[in-house]
Amino acid sequence: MTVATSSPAERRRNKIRARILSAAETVFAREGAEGLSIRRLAENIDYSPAAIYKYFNSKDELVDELKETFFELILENVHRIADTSTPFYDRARDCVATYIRVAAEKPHHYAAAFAGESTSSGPVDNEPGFDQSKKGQAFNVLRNMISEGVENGAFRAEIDPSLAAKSVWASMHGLAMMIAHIPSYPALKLGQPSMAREDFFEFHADQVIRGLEAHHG
Amino acid sequence: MTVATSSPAERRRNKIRARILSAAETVFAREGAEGLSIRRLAENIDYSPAAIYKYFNSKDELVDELKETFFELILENVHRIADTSTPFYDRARDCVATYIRVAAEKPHHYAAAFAGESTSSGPVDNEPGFDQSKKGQAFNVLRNMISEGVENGAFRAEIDPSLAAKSVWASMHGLAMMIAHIPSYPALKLGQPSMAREDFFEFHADQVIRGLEAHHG
DNA sequence: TATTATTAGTGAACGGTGTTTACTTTCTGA
DNA sequence: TCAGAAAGTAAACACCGTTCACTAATAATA
Repeated sequence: MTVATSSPAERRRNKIRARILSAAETVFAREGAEGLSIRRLAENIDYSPAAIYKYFNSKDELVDELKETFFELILENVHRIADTSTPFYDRARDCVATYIRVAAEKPHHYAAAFAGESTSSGPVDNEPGFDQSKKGQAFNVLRNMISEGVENGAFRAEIDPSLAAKSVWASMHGLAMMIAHIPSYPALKLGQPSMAREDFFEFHADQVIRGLEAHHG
Repeated sequence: MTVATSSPAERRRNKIRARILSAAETVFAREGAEGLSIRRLAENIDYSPAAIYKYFNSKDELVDELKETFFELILENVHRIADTSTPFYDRARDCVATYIRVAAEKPHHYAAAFAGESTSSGPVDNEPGFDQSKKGQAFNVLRNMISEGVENGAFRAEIDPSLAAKSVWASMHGLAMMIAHIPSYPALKLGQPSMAREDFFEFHADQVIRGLEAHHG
C-alpha cells in the first residue's frame, strides 16, 4: 500500500508552508484581508515577499486556505450538535445558535468566506462543486434537520426542506454578518433593551426555528 | 425667508460634484468599491486625480455618500409600504420583502453599506447618531411595526419589539447579503427545488414574520 | 563522489492604488 | 483694477500584489 511518502525535503517544505499560514492566520484574525499584506507577512516570518509565491500562487489562494480551514471549524461544531440526541427543538435551535457563535468568534474569517465569492459568476444556474464544499456540507446538515422536523410533525407539512434551509441559512448568515460588521450589534441599544451576545444568539435561533413550526394551538 | 443663497460659482461647483458622484455611482453599481478607483474616475470625467480631492476629502467619503443615498432609497420604499393600510400580515411581510428586493437591486451598494462600518469601533456601548442615520430610521420603522403586531395580538405578547426587530433585521440582512455575494442564491439547486427571486423573497419574509406570530391553533 | 537538475530564496522592477504637496491658472468680490 | 480665494494639475510618496532574472542551496543521478 502506497504510504503517502514524505521526504525530509517535503516535510521541511510543509513546515514552512504551515508557518506562513500560521502567521497569516494571526494577522487575518485581527485585521482581516485588507490588513494582511504579502509584504508585511513576509517581514513577519523573515522572508522576502517573493518567497511567499513559492508556496502560494496568490494572496487569494493563501486566504482561501484560511477560509476553508475556518469553515471546517463551523461544520465540525454544527455537526457535533446535529448528531446529539437531545429533543428535536433544542437540537435545531442549538444548530443555528452554534453556527452563529462560531462565526462570531472569527468575524473577519466569516465575512471573508462569503465576500470573496464572486468568481465571475454570471448566470451560473447550478454552482458546481458546492455540494462538496464545506459550505455545501453545512447546508446539507441544515436541510436534513429540517427534513426530520417535517417528518416528525414538528414543522409544517407543506414546507420544502431545500427552500426552508435556504431561508434559515440566510437568517443565520444575517446575524453572523451583522456581528462581523457591527461587533456590538446584539448589545446595541436600538430603541432600548439589549441582551448579551450568547443570549441573543439563542433568541434569534428560536425565532428562526419558530418560523418553521407547525401551529399547535 | 432666507432662500438658500446660491452664487453662480456655488451652483457650478455643485454641478461638478454631482457629475463626480454620478460617474462614481455608475462604476460602483457595476463593479463595487474595489472597481472604483480615483484615477479611473478622474479619467471618466476628464479631470486629474487630484482634482477629486477638491470635492471630497477621501475616497471613503465619496463612497459614503453613495451608500447614504442608496440607504435613503431603501428607507423610502420600506416607509411607503409601512404606511399603507393593507392587512397587517401582508403589510409586515411586504416590508421585509421590499427591503430585500431593493437591496438586491444594488447588491454592491448594500454590501458596502455594512462592510465599511468598522470606524475603529471598540467597546462602543451605544452607537452614537445611529438613530439619526438612515439605517437607524429603517430600524425604527421595523420596530414600530412589530410593536403594532404585539399590541393587536398578531404577535406573541411576550415579545420585546426592540429585540425582535434586531432579530428580524438580521434575517432580512442575511438574505440581502447572500444575494449580494451569491447573486443566484435563491435559484441555487441546493438539494433541489429552486424558486424565482421575487417568490423566494416573499417566502423568506413569510418565514421571518411567522417566527413572531402568536400561535392560533 | 562529482556533476547535474531541481528547488528555495532574493532584489529589483512593473503596474496599480489612495493621497499630498507645491505650483499655476482661473475666477470673484471689493 | 487688483488682491485673494478657489479650481485644477503634475509629480511625487508610500503602499499594494505580482513577476522575472538571478544566485545559493539542496537532491538525484552517473
